[in-house]
Amino acid sequence: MARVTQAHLDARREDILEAAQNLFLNRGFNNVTMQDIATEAGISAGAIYRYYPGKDELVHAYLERCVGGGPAALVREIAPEAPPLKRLIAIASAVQGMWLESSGDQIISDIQTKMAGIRQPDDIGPMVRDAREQLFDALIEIIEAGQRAGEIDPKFNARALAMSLNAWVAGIGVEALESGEEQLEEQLEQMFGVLIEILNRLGPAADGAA
Amino acid sequence: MARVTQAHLDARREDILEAAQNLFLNRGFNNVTMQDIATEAGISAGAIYRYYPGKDELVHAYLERCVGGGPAALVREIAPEAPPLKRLIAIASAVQGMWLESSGDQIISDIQTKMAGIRQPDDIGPMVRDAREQLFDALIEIIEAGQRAGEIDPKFNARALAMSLNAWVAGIGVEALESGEEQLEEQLEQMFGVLIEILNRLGPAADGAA
Amino acid sequence: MARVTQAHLDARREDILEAAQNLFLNRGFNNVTMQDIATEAGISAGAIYRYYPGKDELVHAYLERCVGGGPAALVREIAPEAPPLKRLIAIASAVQGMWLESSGDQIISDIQTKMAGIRQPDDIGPMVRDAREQLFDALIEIIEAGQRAGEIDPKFNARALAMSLNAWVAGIGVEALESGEEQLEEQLEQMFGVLIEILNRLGPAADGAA
Amino acid sequence: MARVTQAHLDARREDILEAAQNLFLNRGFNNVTMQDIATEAGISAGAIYRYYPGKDELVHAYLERCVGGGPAALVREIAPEAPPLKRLIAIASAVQGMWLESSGDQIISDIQTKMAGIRQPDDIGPMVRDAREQLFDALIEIIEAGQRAGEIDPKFNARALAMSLNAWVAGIGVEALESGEEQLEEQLEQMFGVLIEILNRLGPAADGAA
DNA sequence: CATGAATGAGGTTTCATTCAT
DNA sequence: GATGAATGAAACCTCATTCAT
Repeated sequence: MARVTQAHLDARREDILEAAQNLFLNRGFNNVTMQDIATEAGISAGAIYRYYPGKDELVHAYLERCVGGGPAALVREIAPEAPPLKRLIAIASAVQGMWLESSGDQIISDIQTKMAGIRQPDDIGPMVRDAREQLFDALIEIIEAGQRAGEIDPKFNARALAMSLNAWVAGIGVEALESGEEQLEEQLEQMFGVLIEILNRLGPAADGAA
Repeated sequence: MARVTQAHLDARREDILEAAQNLFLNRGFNNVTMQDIATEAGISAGAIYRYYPGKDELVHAYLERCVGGGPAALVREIAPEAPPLKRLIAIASAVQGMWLESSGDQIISDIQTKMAGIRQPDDIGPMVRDAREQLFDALIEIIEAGQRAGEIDPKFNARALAMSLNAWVAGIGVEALESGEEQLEEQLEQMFGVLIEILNRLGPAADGAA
Repeated sequence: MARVTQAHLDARREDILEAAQNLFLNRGFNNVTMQDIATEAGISAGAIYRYYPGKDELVHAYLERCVGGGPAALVREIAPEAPPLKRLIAIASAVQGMWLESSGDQIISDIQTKMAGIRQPDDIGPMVRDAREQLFDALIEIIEAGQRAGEIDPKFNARALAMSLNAWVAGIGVEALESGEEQLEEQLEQMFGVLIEILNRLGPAADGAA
Repeated sequence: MARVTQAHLDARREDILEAAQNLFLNRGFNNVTMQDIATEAGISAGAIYRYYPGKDELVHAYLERCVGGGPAALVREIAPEAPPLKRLIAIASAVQGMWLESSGDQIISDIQTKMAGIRQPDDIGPMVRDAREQLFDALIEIIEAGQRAGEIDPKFNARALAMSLNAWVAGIGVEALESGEEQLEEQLEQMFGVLIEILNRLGPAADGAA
């Protein structure tokens, strides 16, 4: 099987990572053996080691992929011309759509990544934190634009609001998963509904008038 | 019950669980050996098996404990006489305080419990879901009281709002942990600040006037 | 099997090392598996790890033992009151006797130790070299006494002579083994015979007269 | 012999063996992989199997080469016209020179060969023993000539003396290596110095006069 | 009852060898 | 003929669990 094109090799590497991904998503890193991954990828266990030096690196590659592509890019892409508040709402809807499409897989990979970044001396931590900062920056930009446009109360600390909204969205994902996959759509609908309703209440005069 | 009192046996059982808890919190279930737990509890590895049939059951007992005691009870206890919105705010503050006190341990156990309840054929799932339902019921009660009192816009679906707020709080916990334990207090402060600010905007007419 | 006396544990540790020794001697480190050792010692493979952290350490312990006890001590013990030349001859005979008694095992362990000390970044190297230095010192002492007593030509560099004699003895061991174990005795006899004959020719004036 | 000349094939076979040799010398048989050899030889791992049926055979070919060419030939070539004792001394010097030139590699290959011949059911044993016999014969011839010429005491068993001297030289090699490569030259110098000095004392009247 | 030494299944990884390209 | 990806049989090692003491 020699003299295979680089494309084929890349595809194989990708196959392995995808096989690992499928298993990691459903069983967690520790409950997946190299043999499991090999079987899922349709190769022998030893073959994996041509593509990844060891299990750690495979896990790392998986986490890297989860972080990579990154939500920051997504945030910037969604409705870039719409008014700030509309953009935030559009982003929330986009996240909801993605989660639904992947049947919750993305939610799990997201939380796995977060857990890997917590209390671990791994080098995954910095990567996660970096992606988070970029995401925050993108959100802060929108929020500040909203504040300048009078759509969002300037009394909000933009960064705190960005973090809190991000936390909220993440929390919604986990919460929705908890009720089981059959109800995923309905639960997301309800919780994102509340979130969007509340986004509409971020304006300045809201409680100031009371 | 032979020569040793039942109380002693119970205490031992408790010691073991506590030892396991300490280790599970910091290293995850899979990176803790029975020997680790035994050493931490100050007994021999074999002795654990007199109190728990196996590791799985020990993990199960740990998760049970995380769920048990339950947030539902907490919700009912906090400021039961205050007006509904004030109660919600008091609950949020109480959670913030607890998390701070345990240096984030409670956040981790919470997310561990949630993960255990997701996509696992374990019998932990129903237990988690049951605790959640109780929590939701407690929250819904407060929210509906708030709606009756005119503090919360009746257009909100009480259950959806309860779920969403719960998700938000959980999300804040994870988010705060992600930035490292040194910044835990500051991050919690900021994100709970936003949450509370927004709780104050749940009243009717807020955007209805627009 | 708990609460076993320390003596029993030590004995077990010793059993394992001895089992390893038997196998190492006949097949070399690399051709002996942990399972082989376990079987030879009459235990399970996993049990070895209670006594030695890993294979490397077991090899190390074996080499340490080969070096330890040390030939230096032997040299000092043999015929300490005899005149120097007689002592050297007695030492040679003692070595011959030991080798014969162990059917050549000691020769093999000796050469294995030497090889382990050569071109290896191991920490066994220094240990071997240290033992060698002690041996040399002991031999030099005897040689110099011989020179003072007029038994050995003072033109010999004592250290060079010690090293050379040591090399000779080692070489004789390997050479004798090469012809097969059946002829070990005869070969040793012949080569040590020559060595002793030559020891008798170390005196001064030997060729100075020519 | 299809499209590639036999000479080319032979050259390739030689390349592989040489690559193996380099690696075997420095790391031992067991710590060299077929891939290592292939890389060192500049070919692919699979290609080796066109030239050697397997690793065992490659090791065997290496050992064969170490034995072959053989010291016996060397002994016959060195100063064939000189008087016997001078020849022995010249041979010793030649060996010393060779060892120095190869930075000790030859010493290692020599001892590797010897070890392979000991306690191994391999077919390398006979080969080694055969080479030894030839070497002994060559040495015995010189020694006996020396005895006839009155240079060497006739009381020596020629064969025993040959074996013993051979053992001595081999021992010197290993001993010199043990002190590290930086001191190789100095150590060889010293030990061979003693050996030559002693060769000069093999004459008849040596201790008979005493 | 507790102990902790032993077991043995199972995990990760290596590497000689094969064979489709 | 060469290539080098794949195989698969071990090898080393870990750890939940058992059971003689």
